Amino acid sequence: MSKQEDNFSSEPTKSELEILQVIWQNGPSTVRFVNDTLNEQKRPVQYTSTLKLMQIMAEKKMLHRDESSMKHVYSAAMGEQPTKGALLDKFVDTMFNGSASSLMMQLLGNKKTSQAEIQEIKELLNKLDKS
Amino acid sequence: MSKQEDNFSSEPTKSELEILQVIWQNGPSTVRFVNDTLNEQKRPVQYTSTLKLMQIMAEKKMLHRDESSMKHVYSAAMGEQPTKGALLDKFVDTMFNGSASSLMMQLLGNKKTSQAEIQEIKELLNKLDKS
DNA sequence: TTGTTCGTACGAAAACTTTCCTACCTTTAG
DNA sequence: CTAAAGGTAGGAAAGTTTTCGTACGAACAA
Repeated sequence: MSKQEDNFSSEPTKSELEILQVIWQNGPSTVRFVNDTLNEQKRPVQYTSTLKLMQIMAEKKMLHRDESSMKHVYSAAMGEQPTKGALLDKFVDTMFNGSASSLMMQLLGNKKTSQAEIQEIKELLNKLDKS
Repeated sequence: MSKQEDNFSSEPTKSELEILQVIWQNGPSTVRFVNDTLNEQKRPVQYTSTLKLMQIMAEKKMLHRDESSMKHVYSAAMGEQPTKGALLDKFVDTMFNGSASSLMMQLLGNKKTSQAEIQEIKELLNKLDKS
């Protein structure tokens, strides 16, 4: 008995996130550009699918839309850092009971985390020490 | 034209993950126990909803089911560490372009990550050094 | 002018996930 | 024996997210 008809930000879905990433990376973009990028970098998507999604995102205020030209230009209404931060938070909460160090353990025990990455992380922490 | 009828593991959904967590934490469990735990620790859920979901998960081979007793006992077919690891991997890939250190940065810049957590992480890294 | 290309709008369908209703069986208290 | 309590099974409904078909206007080349 209650749909999600909210006007303002809940959380981006998987596909919405894909679109946000493109716009975060490349700045304000047309649907055509976003769609092309998705097809190159991610997976085949129909133009009208991307269009529809971006229209929905505009309704939800996730994106701003500049309609002054015929080719509408969409820009991100949500900052990249805050959004990713919030998603990371939620991820840590649900998956690692809110413990950042648990996440780290998992990350470090991970084959895919290279030595170089680990080194970089150490340096990060050292810099933090000095400030 | 193609449903998700796979027999074997795709990825756990949100709700499936909740159930897995309960079983990982408490070992093989009945539906009743899982449902009670969810209601205590998470949110109100109807018994038959939990039942249905666990049946589906058994079909998908995410859970094993022991039907020897009338009260079926379900156990996890997926290990906790590997599963969380895989999910973390995917998360890092899609959100931070595969860079674990980017994720760290985000994590450290986060209000919710306490000093104590940061300290713990440093110790973790130190231990790694010695091995 | 005319047809082709490229754009938006919008509704409906499809896919996926979650919830609930109903039926029916077994166990147990009285 | 009988009623109540507690199980499973399954299908249908509801909620969400994603995809697609169709219509139609604007730009542009021939």
